[in-house]
Amino acid sequence: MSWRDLRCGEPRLEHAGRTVTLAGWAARRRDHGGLVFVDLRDHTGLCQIVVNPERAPQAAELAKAIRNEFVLQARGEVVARSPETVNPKMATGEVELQVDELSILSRSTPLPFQLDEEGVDETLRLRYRWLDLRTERMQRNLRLSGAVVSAIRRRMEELGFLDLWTPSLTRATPEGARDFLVPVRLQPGSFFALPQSPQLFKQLFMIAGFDRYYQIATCFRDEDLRADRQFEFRQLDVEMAFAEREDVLGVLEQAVCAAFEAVGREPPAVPFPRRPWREVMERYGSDKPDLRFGLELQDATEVTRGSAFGVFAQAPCVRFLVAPKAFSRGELARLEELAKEWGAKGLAYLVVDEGGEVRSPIAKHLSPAELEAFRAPPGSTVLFGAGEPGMVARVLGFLRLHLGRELGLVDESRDEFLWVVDFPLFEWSEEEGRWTFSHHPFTGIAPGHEEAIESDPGSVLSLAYDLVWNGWELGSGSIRIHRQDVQQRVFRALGLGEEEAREKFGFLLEALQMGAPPHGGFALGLDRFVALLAGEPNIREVIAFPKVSSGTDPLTGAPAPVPAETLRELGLRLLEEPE
RNA sequence: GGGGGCGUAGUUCAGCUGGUUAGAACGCCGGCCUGUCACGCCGGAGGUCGCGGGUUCGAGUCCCGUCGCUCCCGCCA
Repeated sequence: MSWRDLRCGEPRLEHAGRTVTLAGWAARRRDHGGLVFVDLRDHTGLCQIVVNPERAPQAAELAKAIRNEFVLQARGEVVARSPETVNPKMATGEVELQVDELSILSRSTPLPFQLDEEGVDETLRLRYRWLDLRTERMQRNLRLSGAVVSAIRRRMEELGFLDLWTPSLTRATPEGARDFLVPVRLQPGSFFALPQSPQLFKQLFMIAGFDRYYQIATCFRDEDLRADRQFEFRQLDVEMAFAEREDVLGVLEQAVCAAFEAVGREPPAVPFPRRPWREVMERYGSDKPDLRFGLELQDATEVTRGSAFGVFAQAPCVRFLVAPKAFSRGELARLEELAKEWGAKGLAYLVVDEGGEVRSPIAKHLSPAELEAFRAPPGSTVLFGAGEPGMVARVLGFLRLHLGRELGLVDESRDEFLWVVDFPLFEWSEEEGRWTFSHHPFTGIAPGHEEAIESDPGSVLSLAYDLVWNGWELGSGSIRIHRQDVQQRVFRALGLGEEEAREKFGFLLEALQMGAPPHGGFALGLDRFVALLAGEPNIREVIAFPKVSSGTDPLTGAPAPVPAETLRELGLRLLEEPE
C-alpha cells in the first residue's frame, strides 16, 4: 500500500464514495471534544479530514494528540459535504475525508513561528528554513524557479545548444570582482579560485568546435551582499560560434519568452527594442532605464552657454527634467538632499505652480531664451543637473527613477524589455587614472572602430549589449574578439604589457592563435530574473538556502572556523587568533 | 569602509513628555465542547525590554558604545 493515493489538494466531488489514503501535515486542528477536524496540507493544497468517534473510536483517541505540523496519514471515505457545511474558500471545500484509520507518522515540537504569519523576522525564517519552505509563498517561488530553469533548458536544447560543464575549481582572474579562494592540500601556498563566470572556458569551447554551448552555471563573487546579490548565484551562460550580435539576442529573447510561458504569462513581444547606450544615457540618465514611464532628461547645455547664472555658464553639461508636480519648498529640500547623495553640488529648480506662476531662486538670472527653453506646464517643476556629464546623468537618472516611483508614474501593468547596445569599449577610471574595460577584456570592437583604439580610446564602441527589464539589468554579453592581434592591441591600450597579459590570460591568447572562430555570448542572472518573475523584491525569496547580508548562513552557521590542524595541512596559519 | 532603518513574551506588535507589578493578539499548557473551517468558552504558564556603560531619586523610554538584522553608497570587469 502506498503512503497516499490522492494529494491533499485533489479530492473533489467526483471522488465521493471512494475510500482513499491522504497524507500530509496538520495545518490546523479544530477539536470539538467529540468531532475533530484537521486541515491536512501538502504542496497541492488543503483538505479537511473529519475524525468522528462514532465512526472510528481509535482514530478519535489519537486525534486528540494532533498538533500543528504533525505528519499524518488518514484513510477514509471521500464524502460530499452537506450544503451548509461546504467551504467555498477551499478548493477541496465541497468534500471532506471521513476518517476510518489515522496514523501519526511524525510529531512536531511547537514551532518557532507560525507558518501563516506575515512579517516574521527573516533571520528566524532562514534559521528554520525547512519550515519556512513549507509556506505557500516559498513553495510557489521555488517551484516557479524550477519551472523557469526547466523551460529555459528545453528551449536552449531545441535551439541546438549543448549543456557543457566547466570547473568550479579554477584560476583566479585579476580583473573583476574579488575571488573566493580555495586552498589546496597538495599544493600548499597555492589557491584555486571559484569562478566568477565560466567566461574563458566557454570561449575555449567555441575554439574547440562546440558551436552552441549553454550552462546553468553557478558563479561566485566575494563582494558585499545586497537585495539582488548573493555570494553565489546562477546564470544562464551562453556562447555561440559563427554568430553575430543579432543571433545571440534572438536566442536570449527565446529563453526569456520560454520562461514567461513556463510561468503562465503572456511572453513579451519580440524582438525587444535595441537602443544605443549613448541614447539611453542621454534620455534616461541610466544604462538600465525603466521604460514604463517617460520623464525623460532634456539637454540645455547649448542654451545655457554664457548664461548669467554662473553655475550653468561654467558647467560642461546642463540637463533637466520636468516633473509633473509643483513641489513645495520642503519637498525640494528633500530632493536636493538626494541629489547631493548622488554627487550633485546642489539642485537648481523652477517651480511652475497651478496658476502658471514661476517660483525659483535662479529665475532672475535666466535670459528670456533660457526661460523659454525651460517652459513647463502649470503644476510642474523643472529640475536641473549641471556639471560633469557623468555626474549629471547619474543624478538626474536617479531623480527620474525616484520621482517615477514617488509620483506613481510607473505603469506596473507593463513589461518593458530593452537591449542596450553600442556600449563604449573603454571607460576612464578617475581613481586609477587610466582607461579600463567597460565590459570585459575580450569584448569585440564595433566594425570601423579599431583604428581609434590607440588614438581616441573613449570614442571606440564595442559589441557589448545588456538586457534590461523594467529597469533591472538581467544580464549582459558581447561578441568577443577572436583575433589575437586585436586582443593584444586592446591590452596595450589598457597599459597591459605583453608579459602581463600572457601571465594573466596566456592560455586564451594562445588558443586565439590556433583557429578561433568568430563568437559571442551572453550571461543572464537567473536568480534576479526569477525574483522578478515571482514578484519578489529580494532574491533570497527565490533561493532555497541563501546567506544573510553579513555573508553568513543562519541555518548551518557557515562560515565556521576550522581546527588549527586542518589549517596546517593546507599550509595556512591565521595572522591573528580569533577571540 | 560609509550612511539610513529596526531590535520589547515562542511569533507579530503596543508601551505618550522618563514614574507603581511591562500589555494585546496569535502560539503553547490544562479543562469543557459532535459541524467547525482564523471554531468557541474558561483557566494558566511564559520577559536579561539585543548586550555593556552612563545620566537620573527612578530608564523599555534619554545619552555613549557595541552586537545582530536590513536597505543604500563604495564595490560588483
